[in-house]
Amino acid sequence: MKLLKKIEGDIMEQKYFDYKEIIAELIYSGVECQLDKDEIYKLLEYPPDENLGDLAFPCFKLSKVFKKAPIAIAKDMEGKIPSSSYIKRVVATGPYLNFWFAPEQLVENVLQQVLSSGERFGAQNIGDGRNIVIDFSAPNIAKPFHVGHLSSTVIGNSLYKIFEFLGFNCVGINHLGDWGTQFGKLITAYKKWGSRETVEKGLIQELMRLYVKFHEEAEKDPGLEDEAREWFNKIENGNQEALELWKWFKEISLEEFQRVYEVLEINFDSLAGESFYNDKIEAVVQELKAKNLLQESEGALIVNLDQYEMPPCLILKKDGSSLYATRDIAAALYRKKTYNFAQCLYVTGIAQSLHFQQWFKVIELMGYEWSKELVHIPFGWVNLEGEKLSTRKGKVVLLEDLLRETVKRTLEIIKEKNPGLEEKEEIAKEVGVGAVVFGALSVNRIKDVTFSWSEALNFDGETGPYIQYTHARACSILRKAGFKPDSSFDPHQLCNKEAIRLVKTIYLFPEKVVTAMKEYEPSIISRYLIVLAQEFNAFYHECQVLVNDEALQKARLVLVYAVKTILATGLRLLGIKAPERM
RNA sequence: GCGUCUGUAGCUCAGGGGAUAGAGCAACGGACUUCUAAUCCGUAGGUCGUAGGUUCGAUUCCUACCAGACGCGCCA
Repeated sequence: MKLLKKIEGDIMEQKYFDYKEIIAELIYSGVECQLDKDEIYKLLEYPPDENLGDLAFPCFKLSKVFKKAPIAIAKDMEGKIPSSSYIKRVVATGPYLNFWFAPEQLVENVLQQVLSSGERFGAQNIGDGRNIVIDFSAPNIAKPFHVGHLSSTVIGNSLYKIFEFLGFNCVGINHLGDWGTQFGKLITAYKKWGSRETVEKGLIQELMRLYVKFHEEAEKDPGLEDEAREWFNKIENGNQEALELWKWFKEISLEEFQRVYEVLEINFDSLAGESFYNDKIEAVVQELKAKNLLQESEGALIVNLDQYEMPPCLILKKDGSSLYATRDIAAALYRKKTYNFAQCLYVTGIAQSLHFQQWFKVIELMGYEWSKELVHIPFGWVNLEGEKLSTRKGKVVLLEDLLRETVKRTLEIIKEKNPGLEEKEEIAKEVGVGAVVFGALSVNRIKDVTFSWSEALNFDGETGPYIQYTHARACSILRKAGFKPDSSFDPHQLCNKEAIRLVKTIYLFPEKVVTAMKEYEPSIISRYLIVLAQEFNAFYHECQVLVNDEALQKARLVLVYAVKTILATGLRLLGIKAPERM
């Protein structure tokens, strides 16, 4: 919470041109209303209809102060607002006091800022170099990388870029699921139904086959589960055969994951997975013991959380081996020590909410104030057209297959629509992959999604390719005009409806980036980009940019440049490429 | 049983105490000799799950209920 307060404070000092700030000042200085500037600032809202004005001050709250009807108050205030070069007019409409921005000022200020900041437009130093650890992706070794892993991977990657853009120093950690009973299961299955040759040949597909086979057989013979636990126990105790198999399976998986990360162009600062904390478990158990937090229960060691209305947090199984909460606690202690994070984010499925609540509480009970800096960033489930994904049953869509299909489809479209395009394969990759990533980031994290091939391969409407296409069109205009960013242009040339609307939307970008950070919600940016692209396309159809009128063309080019720049920045924050042609 | 999340147009989703609830897809009708038609314009489509409550005002907040998804000791 400390961090959030700090962030709030910084936002008030943002360097971006801020109409709310200006209007709050005008109201504050013109009307004696017992509200301070900050309170006025927070009441200001964007009207639902552009014909009503650009910013509105609702007067309901003042009716208690003045003991008058809000409509009368608005009317009263109308004449008391000092004039300003930024504001064209102030009109009371019902209980609202509506403000119109002076268009030339707006255009001039906003576009000059984009011209001078370029792709840094929207960037701020809110973080002041503080560290943010982001734990994301974290696929399980020996299981295929499927569409269910997409959310964590792309949400985490986008948050990384958003926080970085706002001045934080990010540490991306791929907390690989490279430890735990599933390795016992895999070794059991390997010993019974696999061989060195079949694994060498089939790689992850073979590991997956063995994993599925294990669960089929375990249905009939529950004794297999015990065998699997035994093997995992051997791994934890350093049995050589078990460790070698573990290492081998891990290498096979990592190679597979790396291929996907390369396609997505995602990098991590650390690959310290669960196994990395193996030698740090004992110290955690000792510390919990020393702090009197451990209890024995049914042979296992737990932290009782009854008084917090939560089930107990399991620390050690009755056979003495660790559980994922144990490893998460060890990892958090290590990360605090190593990175001294301002926040540590965990991007995982909503199903794990209770788990995080539990061990966050354990950290708090250990006396660490920074438990407040641990944040679970949950997201909803991915279903498979009516069915649930299940690695155990082999019911999955591999991410690699999905990406290959969308790239293939993109290439077909390019060949059909733009046969002369150079480097078709490279661009098809950027667009096809972008479609998948945008699809995953365009709705609220928390929603469950149903994966559907027809939707994944549809590139019309609110999609990644739509944004990229809009960007490519803007680039095309700038290229044809030989445009170079240059701050001399006449804002009066941009006073038509489509242009003004675009400038207002551009003006909102820095605010949207901050909201996306505060809510840990990349979809704020994807939704914004859709609106920006829609408005640009309307402008594109309505207003010819390359015209004989030099002043008009120059001004419109600046606007096109600004849109193009923000589309590119926004896509970058989502982890999506912005090709200049497609 | 207890708990969490979700419920808005046929479908997928925005919005989130305040002015007439918005997009996209699908459907239908238009716009390519013109800066890339992966585009644009138009038509149609809604008791914001139900019932109460708080409020000057609720689709938004609270409570209960209904529906779906998920979670609740040795998996992660």
